[in-house]
Amino acid sequence: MKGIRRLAQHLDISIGTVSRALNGKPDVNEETRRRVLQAATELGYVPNQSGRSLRQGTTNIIGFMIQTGTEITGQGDIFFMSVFDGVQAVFARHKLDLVALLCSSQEDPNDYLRRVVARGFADGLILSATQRNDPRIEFLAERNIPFVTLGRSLTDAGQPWLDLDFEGMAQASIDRLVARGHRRIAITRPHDDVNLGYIFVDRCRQALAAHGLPLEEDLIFRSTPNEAGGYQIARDLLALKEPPTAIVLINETIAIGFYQALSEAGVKPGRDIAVIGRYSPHAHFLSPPLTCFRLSLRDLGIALAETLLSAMPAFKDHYPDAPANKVWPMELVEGESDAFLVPQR
Amino acid sequence: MKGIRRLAQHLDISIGTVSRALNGKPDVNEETRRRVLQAATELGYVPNQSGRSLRQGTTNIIGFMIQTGTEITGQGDIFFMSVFDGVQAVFARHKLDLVALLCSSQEDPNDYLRRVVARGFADGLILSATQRNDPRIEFLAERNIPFVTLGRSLTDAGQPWLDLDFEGMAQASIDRLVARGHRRIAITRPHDDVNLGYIFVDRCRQALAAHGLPLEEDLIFRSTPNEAGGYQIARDLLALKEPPTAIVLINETIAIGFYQALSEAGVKPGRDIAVIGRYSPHAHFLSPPLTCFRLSLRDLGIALAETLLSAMPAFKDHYPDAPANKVWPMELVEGESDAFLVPQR
DNA sequence: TTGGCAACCGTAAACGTTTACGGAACTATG
DNA sequence: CATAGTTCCGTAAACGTTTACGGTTGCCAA
Repeated sequence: MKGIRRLAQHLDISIGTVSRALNGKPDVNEETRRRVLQAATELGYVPNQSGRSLRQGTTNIIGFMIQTGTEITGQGDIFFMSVFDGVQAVFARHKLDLVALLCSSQEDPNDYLRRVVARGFADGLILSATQRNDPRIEFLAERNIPFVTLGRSLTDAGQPWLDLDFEGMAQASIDRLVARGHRRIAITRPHDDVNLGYIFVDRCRQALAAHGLPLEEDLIFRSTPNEAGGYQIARDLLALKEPPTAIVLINETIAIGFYQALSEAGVKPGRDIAVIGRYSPHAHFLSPPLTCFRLSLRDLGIALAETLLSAMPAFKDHYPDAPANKVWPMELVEGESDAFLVPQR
Repeated sequence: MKGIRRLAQHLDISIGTVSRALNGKPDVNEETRRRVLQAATELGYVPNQSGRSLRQGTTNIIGFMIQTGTEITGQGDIFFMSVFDGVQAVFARHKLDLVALLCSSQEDPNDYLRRVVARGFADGLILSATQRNDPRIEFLAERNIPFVTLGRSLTDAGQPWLDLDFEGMAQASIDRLVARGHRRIAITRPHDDVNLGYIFVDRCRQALAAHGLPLEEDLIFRSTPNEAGGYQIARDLLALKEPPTAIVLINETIAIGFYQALSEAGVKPGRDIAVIGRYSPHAHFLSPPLTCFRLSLRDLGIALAETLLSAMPAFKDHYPDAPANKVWPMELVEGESDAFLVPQR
């Protein structure tokens, strides 16, 4: 005898009553409820996931889809770990469990998602690495699966999304650098077609134009979002006939490789070139400290969770004013890497 | 009409036959099997996870338990992403899905594990952040849940485990440094009681003793396994009356902070002090390049998967000679950070 | 006493699969 | 032709829950 039956037999009571007692339903004497709860913890009873979700069509699981094999995602060391922690802080209140759905680098993300969804694995989904055009969005929207994406997409099905404020970063960086006399400003973008690259580049171009400056094509550097990518950017940059006097790095970890290649060439950030990047735990431990844009990843996770829940009928009442879409602000942390002032002629 | 019934009705066939056809069972005409398979892909049918696993008591899911909120584990995203990718390469062959079971930093890992297991969530488990004494191991062993741990433990229930070769790293590092004339050698260990700290320290002590050298207590530095921890270590080390001439860093990311604190004090690795550490993607982009111990995380993941499967009755035949326990070797990557030779007196 | 109501509980159906079992149609063998 | 064997398929039970429904008990008022 297993499961709820065992518990019922042990208490000499029907399984229906046991279930009602455990799930906080009415129609059960408070005294028996107490006995059931106690026996449950004593015997270590936990409702079987399959049975429960088969019956009520809900799993109490939220999936956070990420792709393994880091060459692709390029997020910094602890990016997801921090976001997860924030998400869970919210989910814990509703007895929801967060699992990371790991899409292998060998499998197409769309196929993977179809499989997971069709199997009825999760009640809701959080998507990361949102593509500029992302079929996953249409797919989920069609089937009415609650989800939220981390990152905007051109694919618009009215879905909720959160994204980092790359426009704000672009605008502030350009304004700051121009104010310090820079005229030739380089920027970087991811090597693949992830949407943030387009957003960032476009806004940089606008911001420059507002100052009457062009965004020169050979000053837009594509790279893999890792240390090696940053190294390569610096090498390419230094090889130009007329190198830029400033650069804005869009990814977190590329700063390490970028610094190293500069250092090998005797070029010092903050003295010979201005560098602005993204915060990650090592940003302060570069020399000179990196001027960078930071955000609280944990808070971002909290917001993701709240936005998702507000899109789920069962929970929306708890989060009446969670925004369906939000551009998450980043804060400028002043380092010394952008101290370089261009001498005015 | 949904699920398998819909498919059966569409083909004018019984659900039993459909199920048999899909699952590759005998007793089904090859022609009808073909029709079923085709209709399944056409209608996008995927068996419901709950129904299936309720019936056959198996989920085809393997859980990789990790703790979120990295202050504790110190392993970054890239670490797990790479390991995951290796694990999945193996699992894909058996139609097993890997999900990451995310234990919030707010919840006790043992409680979390009990919940997950009791719910019948996964067919097998991979545990990381193994503790020196780890109740999770007893728990899983008692219930006969197949699992493997990444990291040894004093808790021995005959469970399979894989671990990095910290003994080999300790031995090789000490021998190498002693051969270069070092007599005062510092080492680091994690701030918490994770088992690898004990293993590493013990072997360093042995290796030093073999050379007739003591391991001085004030040369063992505890730190959080991140950049800030490495920074603090360097500060403390430089503040000693008689600083060591060499150090072995046990964690990956602490090298960045360590380098920075040295640099601020005008001390250069490889010239003024010998440094040996662990490989991570930035190791080559430090200056000078870090001499470090490296391993293939993807291969480690593959081995983890194979060892786990060899502990599962349903799959053990495929992996007759997967080792139940293995100390995974690390390879020394020569940088320049340990080039410092102690002048002989 | 009778009726009604409230409080509590048991029964059984349902969720979507898999699979043991038996039966029908054919084929081969004697 | 009778029998046995093979191939294929349908039926129904089972997995562990939740929950609609109805039934029993006790109490109170009429």
